[in-house]
Amino acid sequence: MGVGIKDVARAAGVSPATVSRALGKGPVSEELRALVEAAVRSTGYRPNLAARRLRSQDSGTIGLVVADIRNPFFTAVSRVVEDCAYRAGMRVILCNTDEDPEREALYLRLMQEERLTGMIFAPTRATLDQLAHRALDFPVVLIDRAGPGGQHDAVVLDNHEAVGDLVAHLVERGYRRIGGLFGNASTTGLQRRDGYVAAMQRFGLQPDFRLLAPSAEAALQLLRAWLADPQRPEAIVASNSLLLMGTLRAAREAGLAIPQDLAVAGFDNENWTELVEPGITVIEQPVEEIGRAAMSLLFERLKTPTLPVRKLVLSGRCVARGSTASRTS
Amino acid sequence: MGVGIKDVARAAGVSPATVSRALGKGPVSEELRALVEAAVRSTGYRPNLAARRLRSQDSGTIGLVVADIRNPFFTAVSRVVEDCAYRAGMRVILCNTDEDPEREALYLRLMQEERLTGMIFAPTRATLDQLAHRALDFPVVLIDRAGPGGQHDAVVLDNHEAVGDLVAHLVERGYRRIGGLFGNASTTGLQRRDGYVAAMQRFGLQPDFRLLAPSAEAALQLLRAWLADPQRPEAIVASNSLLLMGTLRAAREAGLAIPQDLAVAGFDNENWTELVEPGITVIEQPVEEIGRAAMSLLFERLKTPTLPVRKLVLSGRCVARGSTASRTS
DNA sequence: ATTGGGTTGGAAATCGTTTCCACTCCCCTG
DNA sequence: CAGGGGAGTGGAAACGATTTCCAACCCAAT
Repeated sequence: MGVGIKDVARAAGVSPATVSRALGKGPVSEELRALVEAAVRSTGYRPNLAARRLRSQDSGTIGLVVADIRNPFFTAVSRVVEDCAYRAGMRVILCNTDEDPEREALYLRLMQEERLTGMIFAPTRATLDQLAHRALDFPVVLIDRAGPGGQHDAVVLDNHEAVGDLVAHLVERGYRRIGGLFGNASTTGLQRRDGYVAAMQRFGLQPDFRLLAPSAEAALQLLRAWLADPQRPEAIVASNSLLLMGTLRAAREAGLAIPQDLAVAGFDNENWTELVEPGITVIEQPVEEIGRAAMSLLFERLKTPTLPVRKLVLSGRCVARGSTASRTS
Repeated sequence: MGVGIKDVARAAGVSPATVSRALGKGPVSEELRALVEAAVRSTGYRPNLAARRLRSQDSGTIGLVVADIRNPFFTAVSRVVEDCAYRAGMRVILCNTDEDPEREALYLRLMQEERLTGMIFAPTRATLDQLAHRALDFPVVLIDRAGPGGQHDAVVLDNHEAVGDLVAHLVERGYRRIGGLFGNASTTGLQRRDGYVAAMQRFGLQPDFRLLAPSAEAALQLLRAWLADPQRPEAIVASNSLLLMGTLRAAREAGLAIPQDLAVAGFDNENWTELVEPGITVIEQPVEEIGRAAMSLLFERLKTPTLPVRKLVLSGRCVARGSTASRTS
């Protein structure tokens, strides 16, 4: 029922091999190429990608495995990755792991079966640690999360610097008791925690932070107690947008005015951080550049597999808004 | 280099056919099945999906083609779709069309080459109109956008009712000059416009709306002029979240207090609509149900291709917040 | 006129599975 | 006891393209 390359060949009066070459980049005379193209149009032929992949041993597919596509950071990255991929004539398969190592393992197996051309991956800590032992037969580029060293190319934010900027910004504006909220599932949360501690110590201040599950609900719960404390922080730094939302809810619930009663700063320059009154001070990640860079690293490694491992560390941009206005009291 | 089914067969001392049956659901004795499984583990065999798809004539892949994954409505739907798909052992390919009919045509071709099992599609008006003429060889379920009649299953919001609820809500609270902002790229925008006009007339009020490109920037531009008009609306209904954001920016820019100077209501109950002060009144779409229903329709049609065309119309839920508080003056 | 290099087109092998078909057992029934 | 039927197994074809190999051809140079 399906029209195959043989039907096109018959219609054009040539051999299947010639059709293949005419459609691909093989050497074919100009007139034959035209003939074939006409035959393709008249028959309505569409190549069968499964067959092509099987024979050519190239899936032309890249895997994108992230925690949750609903996290705006990953949403934005995925968009860039897909654009790059389609422009290069490749397809993308997306997987959501929900920070669950078991699902990561499952999808890693699946990706092997797909015979991926390459993969872009934001792993949990657990999987990151054992990624070295696992033999994948395609190149992997890590995004957002990567340990020191490591065997794979990676594109990450300079978390140490970024959180340092945030702390410095707050100190400059007169805040001293600065609390931290960090996600415990990824290396990113831990790196930001480390950067926070280092920055606080640099300023001679006492670090005071909590590690917790990266969800707005968890942040809300935790802050209910924390903000009730008479020694509550004057400012909160939240390590991702979910924790940031939880923080705002908690502040509102406790009747605390921002920034008079509680200053707030976070990560990811989403639209709403500007729409809220007052606007929220955040570190903006260069999401588009992260996506593009990841694809570039991947393509370069595909072209030259022997390249040394590269780790790209990009800087965030501190967007100052009303939530961290100078302390008046 | 790659370990194939023949290697497993040799290791287990059986024929490739038996291995295939042992891994699939063919009839195999229990002992042989165990033998094969041991051989699979010892050889580290992973089936080649390309070969499997070619032979079995089933790609096990569903295509998800939407305007832009960064639109939170589509983000949420995609997450549900992927979960359903993976649970059913299928893969998902995602495409962003940016509301561009040419890209839609391109991806439709691509999807044909993939020999998709099925597709979930949010088309532009242009493509929707000519979708009937185009012969796809896989079932399609439309989401978010669908015309009257139509040849494909669909899951849509009851736009007429939803926008009617919004208008009624505003009228109840004393607003009379209610303006509308509707996207011009999709049938959804037009349906909401129609519902708006009908509702206004039902209340004996004069409709006053604008059709525009669905972007925050476009809304901001347009509202700059509109809000400067002495006859400016007392309330604005925005047909999607981008237009809603543009509206809020414009109101702030013009120094209009919400809701005293301008009431605002929109679509899609995103997190930030609650975080903003005052909260924004919106229609919440049952995104998860939409995704699940789309997949159900698709699976049922795959099982029974002769089913009559079904169109599921789901109701939204009006979430009232401060942006439409009762008019006092 | 013959040789040789460079194109061009066709036949056939190949990719890794699944599936069809034939065959063997073995049990059950008439 | 013979024959029918079902389950389990192996061999080989088939899926639809790409790619390799080789024959045929053209043209120029010896």
